[in-house]
Amino acid sequence: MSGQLNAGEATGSARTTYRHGDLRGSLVGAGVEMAQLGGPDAVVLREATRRAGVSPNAAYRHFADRGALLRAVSDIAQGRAADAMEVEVACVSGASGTGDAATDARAMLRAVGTGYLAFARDEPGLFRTAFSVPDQLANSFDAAKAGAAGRTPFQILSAALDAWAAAGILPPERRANAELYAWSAVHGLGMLVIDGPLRGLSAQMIDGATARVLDMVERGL
Amino acid sequence: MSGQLNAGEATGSARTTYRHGDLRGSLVGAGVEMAQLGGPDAVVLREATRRAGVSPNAAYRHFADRGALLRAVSDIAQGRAADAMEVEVACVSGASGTGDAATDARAMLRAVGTGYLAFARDEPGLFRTAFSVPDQLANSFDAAKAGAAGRTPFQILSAALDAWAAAGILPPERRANAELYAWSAVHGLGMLVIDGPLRGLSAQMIDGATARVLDMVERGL
DNA sequence: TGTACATCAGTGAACGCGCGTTCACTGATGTAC
DNA sequence: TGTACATCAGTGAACGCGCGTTCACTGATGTAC
Repeated sequence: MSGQLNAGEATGSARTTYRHGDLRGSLVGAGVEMAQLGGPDAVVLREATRRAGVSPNAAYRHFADRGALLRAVSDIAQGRAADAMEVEVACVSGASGTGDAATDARAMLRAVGTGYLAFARDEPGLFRTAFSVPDQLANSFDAAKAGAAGRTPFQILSAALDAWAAAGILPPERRANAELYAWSAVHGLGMLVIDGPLRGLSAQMIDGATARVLDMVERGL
Repeated sequence: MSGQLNAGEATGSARTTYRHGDLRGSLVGAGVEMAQLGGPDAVVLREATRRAGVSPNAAYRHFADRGALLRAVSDIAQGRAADAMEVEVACVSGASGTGDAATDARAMLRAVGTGYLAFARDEPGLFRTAFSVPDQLANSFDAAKAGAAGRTPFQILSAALDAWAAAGILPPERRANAELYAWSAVHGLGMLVIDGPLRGLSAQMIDGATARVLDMVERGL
């Protein structure tokens, strides 16, 4: 246990051991903090080592380069997004439903979108780090991107759409890739609001826009 | 005329005159070229002066700081977006319509969205420079952001929605702020495709997704 | 028409900064015998 | 149980780079008289 004393330590305090314990974890943790404040560009390798109390080059024992660290941080950020979405989903499914599958399915999809946008607003830096870092759709199922409940954001959205299909409110021929269309709508609003021309919108305007975009998705899918 | 010989010159060739002629224009032009390749972060003030054949600090005669240059470049980028949208709009309105106002209005809105996404795909760097640089909705009407036809992207979208309202296919109570909802959908797809997890999507997948997102908007507005 | 002069667009040099990355190294760990 | 040793996570110093910005300046322009 003695060698693991500093495991998980992400604060700048001095180590007492030569080995760090969990440097990789500390670097990712520091990266997440930086991303929180400034988005993906703020994930600076040297600063991460500084916060971990380690020399700059020590990072290269754990990451091939800065990009590798950023990807790890992005995965964590996606997990946080998943957590935010699960919170909203739990709210509507906690009451074990209305008994009407269609109503429940609609509520769940709204919850997914609401959670996604809540995350964008509460954690704009992490939001951009999660979803503005180039990746591949095929990687959207990586366990590293999952939240505490074990699902990635994409999987949460997929499940909601499966519920739509099961409830018969999404015709089978429209089910394919429906994730992408619903995702586009909420993602666009999020980006415009946190990082684009809709920056200055008041909180209540954003609330209203969120509801209306979800209305549009609900009618249009 | 002799003093204006180098006006508009954006290539790196040496000036022969002491005065530049149109340094502001050259700096913005160089900024646009950089944005084209690397988005807003690639707009580097020093590099712009280098390309204009001028010392670094000369830029401060025309811009308060780097941010001011970036904003000017962003305005131009929005003008380019407007141009791309007008091209598509011209395609559908060129035939002077089908005679059915509703059909025409729908076609126009699709053209607006198609043009927006074509711009995202053809000029991803400019797209991000146009719409990922924090701004205010109120500035979306600035003439500096207009394309050759004199309309800004936001105004083009507004006009299409006005046509919907006039044709009676958009209930008055839904007209308010409808720009934001339609915009969100196409903007989200654009961002996901050029800069996010949908990066690797094939061209035909993107074509399909574009059409389906526009379907969704059309049904859902 | 000619000259003095204010204006201001550009120069040249420097500032402090922080980044990512590579080099040859050292010292703690845990395993094989 | 004790010791030699391979492993490899960290160190220390340095590299080359390019950025935004500020200083005191110089020299071309065009206007007022």
